[in-house]
Amino acid sequence: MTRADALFRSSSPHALGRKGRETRQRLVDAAALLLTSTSPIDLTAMAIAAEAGTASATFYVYFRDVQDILYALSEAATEDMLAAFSKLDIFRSNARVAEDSEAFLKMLAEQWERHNAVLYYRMMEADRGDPRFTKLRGRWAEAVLSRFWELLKRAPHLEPPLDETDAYAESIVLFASIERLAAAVHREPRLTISAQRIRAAQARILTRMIAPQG
DNA sequence: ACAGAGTAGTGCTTTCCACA
DNA sequence: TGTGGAAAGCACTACTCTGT
Repeated sequence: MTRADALFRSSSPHALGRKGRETRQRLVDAAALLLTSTSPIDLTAMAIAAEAGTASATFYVYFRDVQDILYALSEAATEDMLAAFSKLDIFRSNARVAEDSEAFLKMLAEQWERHNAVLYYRMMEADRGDPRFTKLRGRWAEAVLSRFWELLKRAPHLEPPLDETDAYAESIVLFASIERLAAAVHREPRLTISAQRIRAAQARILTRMIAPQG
């Protein structure tokens, strides 16, 4: 198995046979399990392979390196988030922003609970400028930003309305603060306010910014 | 006492290749 | 086609030595 083959396989699991798909999935599951107790930075191919009950050589048949398997996990987490967001079908109307914000922030908290280490790693690698992780984060951001943007362009309390660019800029500000806080709430043990109270505050601020009631 | 260079040991990554 | 043993290569760490 050449390095090029491994590269192809890591990004195209469907090209594998049944046994290969099973082994690849075992490695992904093993990595996900190890991430519940190990930092992504300390994760090793040897540990993943051992947890999956296979040799480290086999690991490199399916993944280029540890970052590659972390990317696969990040990709799956992003798909999960996009599906959850799409299922909610929120931020379509300025009249429902308060309810939608609560639903959105609850969903976001659940996603961070489920994919904590992977999402944090995705954020870190995207911040570092890795194009694959940047693109992944961008897909998620774009899905949410586009909804905020549409609502801000026709925010009922803004007269004159924001132009397209300013509406998009404000969408970015809102999204970035929500995303960063979602990460921080899960990793900052010194916070004296409960995650629920912070979420409620975020929902109020979103509502105030996009479509204040009354 | 301290800083920097050199070295050995250790663990991990990566590849090759034989085998099922 | 898929797996894993073996080994080379690499990176990191701890330790020792040397000069200031």
